[in-house]
Amino acid sequence: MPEWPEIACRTREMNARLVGRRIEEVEVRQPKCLNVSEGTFAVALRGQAFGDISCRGKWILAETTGPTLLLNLGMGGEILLVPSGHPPEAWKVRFRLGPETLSINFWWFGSAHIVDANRLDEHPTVGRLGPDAPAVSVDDLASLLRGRRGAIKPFLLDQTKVAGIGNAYIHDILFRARLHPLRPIATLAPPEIRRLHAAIVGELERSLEKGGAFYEVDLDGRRGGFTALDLQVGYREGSPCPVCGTTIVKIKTGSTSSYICPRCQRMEGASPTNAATSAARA
DNA sequence: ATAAGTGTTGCGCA
DNA sequence: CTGCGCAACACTTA
Repeated sequence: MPEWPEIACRTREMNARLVGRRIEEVEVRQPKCLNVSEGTFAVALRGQAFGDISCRGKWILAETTGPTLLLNLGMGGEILLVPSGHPPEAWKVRFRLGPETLSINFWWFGSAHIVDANRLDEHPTVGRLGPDAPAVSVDDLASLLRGRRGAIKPFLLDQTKVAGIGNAYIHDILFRARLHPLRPIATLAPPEIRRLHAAIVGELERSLEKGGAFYEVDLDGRRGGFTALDLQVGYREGSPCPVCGTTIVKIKTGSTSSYICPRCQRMEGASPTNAATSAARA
């Protein structure tokens, strides 16, 4: 689950090591992850050199002297820079850059697309991404939430609303904001939106500083430093809440699961802000 | 060992 | 249009 922190880390690493390097050979083992034919893909990139590399949400955007390469790792995978003589066994797309090879793998559903650099907005996914989560201000977040129906969790996971948050970081983001995942957006009071904003930025930046989540690896195959110990409720079913001691539970929230403290993240009732909101709504 | 569960995204449906 | 649930089918863990 590469989410914003991991993608931002990979982007930084790729920028430091790939810019200016020439793609000598393109190999594709899983053509369905492309948005063009295998031949078109290879011809477009072979002989080109990498330029600036950036990211939008969970997508990596690698400029080249030809088209821009768009990468999405789906539910997990690796982007490795390895000696060309010792390539990993598992890969979906790879680029030989002289003595080293950029070897890309993903479990499922990853993408390696190409698009004209000036036509990024026309890409069906990247062109529709919302603003990067860590760059959203409190006022931006309030605007994005205004008039929305539905619950807060599906909204935060919708990449066309806010880009970069996935189902791993969201547990602790909502816990730190003291919000239940199914809390209706329409009932959120300004202090709760401020808490949510601080939680989003704080959690994503904290992981970025540690090199991203431990279950993903950098270009050299080293794991990130953001570990299970950095999570307060995520994946801690049965453990006590670090704030109130209540047992953390795992609940179904639509098509995803959520780990929550049932006392700190109540739908309504407990906090004065929630009570005030409920009263105002009634 | 067989199977359930999993980080994402796109699509069909109401 | 918008929100929601499922399907895509690799790999780990029970």
